[in-house]
Amino acid sequence: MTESMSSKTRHPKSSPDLNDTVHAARNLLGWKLVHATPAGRIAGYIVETEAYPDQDPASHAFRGPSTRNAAMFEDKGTIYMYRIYGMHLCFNIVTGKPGVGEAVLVRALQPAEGIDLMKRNRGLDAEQKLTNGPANLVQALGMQQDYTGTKLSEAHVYLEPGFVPEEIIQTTRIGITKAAEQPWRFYIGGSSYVSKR
DNA sequence: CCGAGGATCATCT
DNA sequence: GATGATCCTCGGT
Repeated sequence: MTESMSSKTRHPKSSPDLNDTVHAARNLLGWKLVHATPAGRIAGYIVETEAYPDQDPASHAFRGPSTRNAAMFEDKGTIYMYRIYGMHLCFNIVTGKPGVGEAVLVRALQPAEGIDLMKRNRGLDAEQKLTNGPANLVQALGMQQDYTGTKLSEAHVYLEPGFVPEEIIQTTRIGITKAAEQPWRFYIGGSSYVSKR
């Protein structure tokens, strides 16, 4: 509670700039990701992201369009979700120009609304662990893989203005082997909801 | 606190 | 046939 309240500045715009992928990853911090479900709104402030820009060897789009990554080549604001390790889903927001193939991976949220629903979806009670990783947040919000290819809002998933972070940390990305030296991970300094330090 | 190992399967080579 | 934008548990320190 105190973590978001300590940053009182509201986002000036009604939607974030998604034109430049690396900048978008930074810009998305503090925005509220909302899933409007029949049971109610489930939402969290974005506290950690990673950019997967054009020509990035670590990007799913690096070797061109395929069945799996087709959504990455759609308009910015398109949802791209994929299954990893045969069991987890991750959520991306497509960025940049159509046909290029870029996206931002949302890695962690600070729970904001529908926390009881998150706990039910996760089968957990510890608020710290509800949304502290890319697959955990998908499960907490109850997002489905077939949201892939739809635009934000069409899948009842959308962004709302949140707060402007006081401190943004930029580091290398997590869990990848290719282009591991690129500093394309961003997270909010001091947040206790980040996946890893 | 930390590292190792396993779960589990669609996608790509 | 191998891999992977992960997560959880377990054992050691």
